[in-house]
Amino acid sequence: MSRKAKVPADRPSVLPSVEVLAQMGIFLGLDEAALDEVLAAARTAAAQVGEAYVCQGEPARSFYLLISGRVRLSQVTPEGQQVVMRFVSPGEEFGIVAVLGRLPYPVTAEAVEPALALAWSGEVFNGLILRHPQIGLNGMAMLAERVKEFQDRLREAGTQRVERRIANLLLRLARQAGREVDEGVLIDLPLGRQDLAEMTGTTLFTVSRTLSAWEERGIIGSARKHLTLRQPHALVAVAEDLPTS
Amino acid sequence: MSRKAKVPADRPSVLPSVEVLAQMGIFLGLDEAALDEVLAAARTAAAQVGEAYVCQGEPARSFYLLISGRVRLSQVTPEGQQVVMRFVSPGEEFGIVAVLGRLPYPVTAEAVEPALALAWSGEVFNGLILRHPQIGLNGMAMLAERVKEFQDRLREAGTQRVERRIANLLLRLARQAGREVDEGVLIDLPLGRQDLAEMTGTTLFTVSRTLSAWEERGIIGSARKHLTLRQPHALVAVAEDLPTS
DNA sequence: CGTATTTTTGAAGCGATTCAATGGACGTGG
DNA sequence: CCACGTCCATTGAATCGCTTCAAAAATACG
Repeated sequence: MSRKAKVPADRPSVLPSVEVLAQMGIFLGLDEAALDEVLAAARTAAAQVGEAYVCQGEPARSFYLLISGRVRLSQVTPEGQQVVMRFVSPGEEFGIVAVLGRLPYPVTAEAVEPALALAWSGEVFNGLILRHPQIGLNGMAMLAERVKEFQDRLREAGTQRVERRIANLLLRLARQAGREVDEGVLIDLPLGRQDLAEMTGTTLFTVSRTLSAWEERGIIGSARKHLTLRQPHALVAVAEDLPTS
Repeated sequence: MSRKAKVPADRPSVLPSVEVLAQMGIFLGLDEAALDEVLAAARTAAAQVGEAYVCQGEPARSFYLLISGRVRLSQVTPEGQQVVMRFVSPGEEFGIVAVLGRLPYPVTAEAVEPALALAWSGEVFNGLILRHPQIGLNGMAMLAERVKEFQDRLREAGTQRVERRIANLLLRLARQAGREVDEGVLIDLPLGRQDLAEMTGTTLFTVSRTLSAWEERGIIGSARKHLTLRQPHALVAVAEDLPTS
């Protein structure tokens, strides 16, 4: 944690250290020798804003672990509608599909902030798992977590009204990418109305109306492409459908 | 495959053989010694219709692999609404949460047909994965597949009208539990209108109206708690929003 | 300062829900 | 075997939440 003092925060070193790698959920519990092997097998991949790591429909070749920046995973429907699946934060992986054969990527992964990732080819990562079973165990845990999250979102999508879904989304995003500032919790993502709509399965019009109403009540602060939760508890009240005090 | 000749089809043997185990997705590629070890560590668990293997909210102790029968996984919302997540068919697992510490089960797993499952405690299964990395690899593959399925459903829920969602659901169920009969493809699950509603995030009224319309057009056959797809291609047309011929 | 992008607001229309009431299937006991 | 009760499915009518489309306002950027 104190090691990186010399490295400018906004320009990450090209090759992350073993120490950094050891923090990542998927490599927890590995000894130094194993981490060295993992790191040696990796290549780094940088991406500018708007650049895509992987594109929906392409054969899945590589598995990625995000080191810094932010990546947005989205799908386009056959009809051309876009759906945002999730945002990837540092320490999280994407492109897991690569480990299970030559399937196409189901999503497009696009950097929304300058990003740096480690990448392994599917075959190589396969070998790493077989040689270091702990990785497989960690991977299952991460994926199980992800399944649970999607289950929750699916339940929300089926049972809750738009307003509650948006409230839940904001709370989830705050948990994932929230930063404390003096007015409240800033969601540290470039986040447009359209993005929120595509994550809750509604239209940007409805999102706009809802956020406007909340801003009027002082629950959130809204700048272009950035949101601040001023009264998270009020948002929780909406999310849980409690009577508005 | 030919080994079980002496066992009545409707009363599965109490301890499944190694041959059966070797077919299950999560144990693919294991040698006989490993399978023996896996089997020795397992206990069997039978359940009557309506009986629950695990209950939502209970601490996750065991991991299950269904051998025969059918199990329904559902969640209840804090408000008491029920949501059906999926049906488990023989060869599929559930309760994966047990491998990642003492979290509560996120779902309730209830037998809808007399069921038999193998069960391992979380710790034991953990050990099996560490000793046989292939299990971890297979597990990641299964979970990645599941994530993909939930992603697809989430996309559907957000972008498609009810009619299309129901069509997609029926096609998915047919793929998972379909049985060819002379009138078409029978979905071999005890499936009420309420179940369909809870899987598509709509009401049983809307489901009923939709199915009635389809039955009138000869697309499906509908008996109490059981459905037959008579013209699967017509359902595909609905699911893909093609002009009705 | 002008243009492009994002956000807001208004009004009309529709799809789906809600509630109530009826209709039909199944199993059980007389 | 028929009559009954229960559970499940259907149907109709009223209502509402959200979408849709149009247009204006606000904000960023060159």
